Amino acid sequence: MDATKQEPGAAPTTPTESIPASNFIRDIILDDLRTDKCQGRVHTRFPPEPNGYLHIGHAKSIHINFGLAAEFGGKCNLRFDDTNPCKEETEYVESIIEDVRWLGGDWGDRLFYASDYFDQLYEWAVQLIRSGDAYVCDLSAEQVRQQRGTLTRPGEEGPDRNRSVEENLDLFERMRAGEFPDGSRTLRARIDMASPNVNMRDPVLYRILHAEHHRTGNKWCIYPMYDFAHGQCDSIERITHSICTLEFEDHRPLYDWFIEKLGIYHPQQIEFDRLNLTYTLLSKRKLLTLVQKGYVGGWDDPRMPTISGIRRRGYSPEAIRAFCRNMSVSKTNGTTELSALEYYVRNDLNKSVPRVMAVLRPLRVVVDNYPEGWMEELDAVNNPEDESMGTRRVPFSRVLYIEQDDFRENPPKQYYRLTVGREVRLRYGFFIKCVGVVKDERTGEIVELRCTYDPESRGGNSPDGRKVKSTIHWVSAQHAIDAEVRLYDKLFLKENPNETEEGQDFTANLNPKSLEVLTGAKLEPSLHDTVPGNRYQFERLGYFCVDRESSPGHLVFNRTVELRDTWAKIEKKL
RNA sequence: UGGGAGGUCGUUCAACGGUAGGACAGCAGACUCUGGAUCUGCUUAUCGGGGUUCGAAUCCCUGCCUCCCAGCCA
Repeated sequence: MDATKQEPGAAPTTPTESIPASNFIRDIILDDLRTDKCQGRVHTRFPPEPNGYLHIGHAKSIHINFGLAAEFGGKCNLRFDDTNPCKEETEYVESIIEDVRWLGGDWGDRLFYASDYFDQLYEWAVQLIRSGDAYVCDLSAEQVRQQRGTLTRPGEEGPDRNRSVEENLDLFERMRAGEFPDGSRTLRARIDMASPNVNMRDPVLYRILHAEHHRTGNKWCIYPMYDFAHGQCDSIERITHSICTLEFEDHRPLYDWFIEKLGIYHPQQIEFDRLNLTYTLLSKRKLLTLVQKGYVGGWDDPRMPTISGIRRRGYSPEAIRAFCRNMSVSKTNGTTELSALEYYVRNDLNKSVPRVMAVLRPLRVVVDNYPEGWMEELDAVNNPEDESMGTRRVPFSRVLYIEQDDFRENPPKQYYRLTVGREVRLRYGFFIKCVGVVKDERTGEIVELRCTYDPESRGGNSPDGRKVKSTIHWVSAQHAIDAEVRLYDKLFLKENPNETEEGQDFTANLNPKSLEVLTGAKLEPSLHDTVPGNRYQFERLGYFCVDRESSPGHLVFNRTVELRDTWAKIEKKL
């Protein structure tokens, strides 16, 4: 599916991505440029691990890395940090490539993998052994943990720490040759077991893993740890600014130690705060759980905060970029309100997407004084925000559908939609007045409204200047097309989904009503040939997009986000 | 109780020794053929305590609070 494809009638989105927001990373780069620290170069990278799908939090990182490079005429690489063959898959590589591209990331021909550098990394490990800065350790994982000490107690030096260079070289070579089982030995850096920074207590550099790697196959049975790979990969790629999240702050001394011991190019690491959103989980592990346990339909379920999920939900890349740009970046650990994200989608879609009339929960209306068998076409504006999007014709006839919610038999005072005896406007149509209600004799349920229309009000205004209290949307029953509409709500009921009672996990906070499927929606006929990915505003309801499961015989729409609903607010207070 | 990083409106980001400002949210109003959009106005903040200074959110000291780190994960 190509989510960006729009039918000819739908205008392309026009991003107004103006002034880049100032932030501390940008300031650092500006400063480095001014002092000529990097010979005028700005070279960043986006380094995902292909062990899951990208989410909105990654969009922030993508925006920072690709955005800064673009702004300063630099480059940004896409590099997969694929140092753990047990968790990584090509499915994830492919989805990540698609998502970064969709968000506008341009890596040119610089698509790299940490695994591209395995030979070099191995050589560097040997170099550290030779200089006495690394050793093969025979301790088990459990023993290493014991010996590492705690946050408040220093670690102890292990028995293999002072092995000869020759023995280390021999052992490491045999590790590589596959002579030892998984977990039996590791290569460790020889730094300081008493360091207050736990990361410096002789961290593991290589572990034995007889596992097939998605790219290198069975070439290796030892794999570098992320910490031994990441900084050097950045160095190899001559990255000027290695931008990463806060939790790597106290790994920086380790990376610097490697760079210095190896005597190689030194990128500058800068840490920023990762994105947190209310009512949203942004942890790959937990998102995986939602997928694997079937709480959602998959990684691209429109309720998921994944890039593929929100794309399918109908978000535009422009909206996501605007969100990232305006939320800026800092080192403060906080949680952004979901409403901020929603604001930027509405803001973008309002200007870029055509309007259309759709009735989600139809209520039949018969216009008594409209001649039977008649039909006429009325002009409707495609987007009042953008005249260039033109107009279309919508058919009107004697039997219509309106929204059930747009009629009340016993309305509250502030309700000014249709009610018996009241006149309202049908958008781009006529004034109609409700003159009667038809109910199901058994259930008492309202099944039909009898109305009259004012032929003089064609197009939506009465020549006598008469005013109506409201305008409602409608479709002609005879011309309407059926559709399935999926209404999405927050996936979690709590602002912080991780806040649970004793003994429960985040799944206890799942919103049982996060998805409501409406099968009887009625759409205006102009939607007949729409295709997956197209976005619309259903007038007065919200933004919707055609789902990838939609077909010409069975249209399926996803609700991206509701319109701001002042009435809902009023009603809540009643 | 080791180390690292942070604390500015409800939320988020500015202010870089000189009038604490924007955005989101909220409230009130105007306008409107979407109770949409748009426009106006309003409310609300420098973690506490000491200093330095003509002047401190900003510099110093001190206390408090929050987050991250003890994977052969990244």
